[in-house]
This record gives sequence, structure tokens and C-alpha cells, in this order.
Amino acid sequence: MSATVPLVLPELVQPCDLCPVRHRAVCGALDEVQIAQLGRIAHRKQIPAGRTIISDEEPADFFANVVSGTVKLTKTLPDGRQQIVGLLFAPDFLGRAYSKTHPYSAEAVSDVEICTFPHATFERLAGEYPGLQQRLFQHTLDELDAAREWMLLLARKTAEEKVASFLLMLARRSLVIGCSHSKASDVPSFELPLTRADMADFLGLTIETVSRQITKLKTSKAVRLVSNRLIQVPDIRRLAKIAGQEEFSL
Amino acid sequence: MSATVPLVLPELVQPCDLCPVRHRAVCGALDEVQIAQLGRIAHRKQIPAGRTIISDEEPADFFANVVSGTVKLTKTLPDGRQQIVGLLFAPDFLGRAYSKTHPYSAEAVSDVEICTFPHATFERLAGEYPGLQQRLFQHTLDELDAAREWMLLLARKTAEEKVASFLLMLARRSLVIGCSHSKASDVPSFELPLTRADMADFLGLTIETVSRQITKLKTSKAVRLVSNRLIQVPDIRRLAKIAGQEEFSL
DNA sequence: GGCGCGCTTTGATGTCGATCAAACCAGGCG
DNA sequence: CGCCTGGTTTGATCGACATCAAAGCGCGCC
Repeated sequence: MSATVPLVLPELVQPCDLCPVRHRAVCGALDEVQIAQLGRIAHRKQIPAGRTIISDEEPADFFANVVSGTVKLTKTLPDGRQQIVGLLFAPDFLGRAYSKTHPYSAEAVSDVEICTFPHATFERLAGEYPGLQQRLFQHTLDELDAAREWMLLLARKTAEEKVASFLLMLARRSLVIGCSHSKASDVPSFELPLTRADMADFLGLTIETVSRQITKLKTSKAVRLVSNRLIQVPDIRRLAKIAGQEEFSL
Repeated sequence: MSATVPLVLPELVQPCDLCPVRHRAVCGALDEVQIAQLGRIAHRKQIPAGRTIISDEEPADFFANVVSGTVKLTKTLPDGRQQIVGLLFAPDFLGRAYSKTHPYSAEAVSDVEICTFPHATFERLAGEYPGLQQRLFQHTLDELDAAREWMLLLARKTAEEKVASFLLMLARRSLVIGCSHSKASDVPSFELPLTRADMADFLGLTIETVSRQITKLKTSKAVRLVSNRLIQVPDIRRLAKIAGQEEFSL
């Protein structure tokens, strides 16, 4: 990794120009001068899998962009029942504007790299550059749409439809961002970012049910399992149908 | 009502000064000059109960504030299974910024009064007055928090906890906004804004289960039913406990 | 008043997914 | 190599909620 870095002092390394999410993250709203300002207060961090990044109802003094890896947002009932209420991939934004406390906790699902900024400085920048705030706003609107889509899934879909919907979501993602499989003839395939336990937490099911539904999809040839974690989707339309959405687009 | 209105032409009646949600709605971010500008393009509408205000995946050319009544946001699967993904009361905001299409449909649950603005003009104003955009942003963040709270409910709570959570939400609302019952000694009471069918759609249950759980709460004295629609909550802490949230605050 | 319609309640039965339990499998390590 | 551990699969049973069915209730309207 560090082989690409020229001869500079280590602390000054990784200017935003080299950032893999420079233009896709909220930073995309900033020009060269502004990004330099932000870069001065930004701080890259490596988070090992399983580590809690922001804890429930506890003040978090920073915002962050996800640079690589997967983060889960979870809510937990007092008696321990848990639900994943959001998944963050690069270049998603992590943090809650206009509130010191976070209403849910964020945990690294895989090894994760994030780019953090102090809360106050970032909000000042957002105040000065409306484009930045607008970008954040749009990201929040997307999260809201996703959350409501998931409400429909959690409340009304069968276990099979839930699992199929989740795999479909990942297959779509891999088509949009995955360069390696973008050829039309290619079978979209992807790595599962979650364990069965996390999938269950996301879909409102148990581990056992998730496992059973995956084998069911496998035996019905709707998906192929190269390995436990590597999935191929030979016919994405069929998967979409099983997931409960008649029409398939992108 | 119209007795309070001075002698002016009917079309010019109801300037924002007289608006019951003038300061609580997103308009609260605007000063006298700005609100006058907005008032010139605003248009009050009466919507009868049951009418669809904005339809799924169909372009909506306006935003609106809910002035009175209740609006439900619903998502529907191709085969007709339905889920309410949000409830709007006065002074909530209706509409999707930065997108011509609405990802869900909005329907009047009761007779509703809304104050509409053309899409384009409102967005221009939001661009000029960052305060307005920020207010919208905060409203969206609140909706996101509510949606995620509801994801936890839909996925992990029992039928009894779901119904109790819904009644608790309304009881809280009545304490915060309801002037008539704000005395500490008073028993919080409120009118159910939804039919059993809508409650079922909101909680991810069936009508029958909602009904059964309400009678269960009634016989266990957690709530009292003055009528089918009028609810009293003698012990809000107990209701909170049944709803699955150990600690009760507010 | 009495009829009809929409909403709600109550009852009987069925089923999907949870729960309990145990075997399986892959990879890391002594 | 064999053991151990964490994740996964598979099987048997159970229970909460859905489904199907019918009765009850309130209210407007003739």
C-alpha cells in the first residue's frame, strides 16, 4: 500500500488527492481549496473487525467517511434483542449531524478504514459551504429511503423473500460498482460482507432460518455458492422475482 | 374560525401570520420578509379523509406542510401487501427534496389541511436561505431516527410490545403537545388517529392481532378505552415497560 | 324505529419461523 | 497430524401470529 506514497513525512501522507473516495464521498462537494482545509483536520483510522466505532447513546465528537470495509449500525432492546438498522460501505458517511449523541451504535463488520473529522470543524465547514450540507442532506435522504424500504421488508416479506432481497441488493451493488464483472454476459458475483448471524440481525430472522433459506435458494438454482461467502447470481431477474419485486430494473 | 379573519379579500386571507404552524413548521426558519415571499406562492388545500395526496413513483410538483390532520406514507409490494412507513402530523413536512419522484405514496388518514408550495420555487428559497435547508435537513434526520426505531420494532418486538409501543408514542405526543392534559396529575389521554386496519399496516400485524392485543392491554389495565378511539393511559411507565423499553424518560 | 354498512371483536384452526439440539466443516495451532 | 474453535448446516418440536369464519356494535339514513 505505502509503495504508492512519495517521499513525504508520514503524517502528511494520504492527502485527499490520493483518497479512493475523494469524489464519491461527501467531500466531492468541495473544491481544491476547501478540500485542503478539510484535509488538514482529517484523520485516517484503521478499525479492526468487531470493534465498536460509536456506541449507543454516547457522545461522538467526530464524523467520518467510510474509506473501505463495512460498518453496521445497530439498535438494541434492553433485553438484548438486536437489529441492524443500516449498513455502511465506502464511500458512505458516518455520524449524526446536529446532535451530540448517536441514537444507534456503529460497529466494524470487517476491517475498516475511516477518515474522521472533528464534529465542530466539520459543521462549521458545512455552514460555510452549502454544497457540503446539501450533499450530506442527500445522503440522509437516501438512507431514509433505504430504511423505509427495509421497513416494508421486515414487516411484510417472507423469510425467503428477505434473504433473496438482501442478495439482490448486493448483486445490484456489485453490478454498479464492481468493475470486474460489469460485462453484460458475465454472471454477477460478490462476496457476502456479513456472517449468517449479521444477516439474521439485518433481516429480522434467526441464523438457522437464514441458513435454510440460502440452501433453498441454492437448490432452486436461484444462486450459486462458490464458497460460503462467495455468491453468484446466474439470473438476477429470477432472484428479483423471488425477492417480491415483479419488475426488475438495474 | 373565519370570525378571527379581518376584512380582506378571501384569496388573501390566511396569511402566514395566522397559520397555526407558522413557527413550528419548516417555515419557522424564515423571517418576516422571507415568509411573505413564501406566502405569495403558498396554497392551502383541504383534503378529505382517504384521498391520495401523492402517489407512489409518480412525479409530485409540490412540497407541503401538514397544517392539521394525519397523513400516512405507505409502500406496497406488487402483490398488494402494504406497510405504513411514516405518519405525518402537523406541523410535519411532506415531500421529497432533490427528487422528482416520491418513493412512497401519501394518503390522508383523516380530513387534512395542507399548505403547498411549487417544487421549484421552494427549492430556490432553500438554496437562498440555508436556515430553511437546515430545518428541512433536521426534519429528515428525525424521520430517519423514527424509521430506524420502527425497524427495531417491526423486526424484533412481539405483537403486544408493538401495540404498546404505538400507544406509548401517542401518549408521549399528547403529553408534549396536548395542552388540555398537561397537568402532572392528569391521566394522559388521546384520540387514536388510525383505524385498526391502519394500525395493523403500521405495526406489521393483522387487524385481528391488533384488536386482540388492545383488549389484552385493556384487561390488564395498562390502558383504558373511553371509546373505541379514545384512549387513557393511567400509568405511562407501565405501558413503557410493556412496550419493551425499561427506562422511561419524558 | 329498523335496516344496512363499515369497523371491530371473538373464536377455531393452520403455518411459518423460532427454539432447542446436535452434527458438520474449515482453518489455525500445538 | 489431530484437536479446538467459530461459523454453518440440518433436524425435531413448539408457539406466536396469520388465516378463515362469524358474530357484535355503532351510526347514518330511509
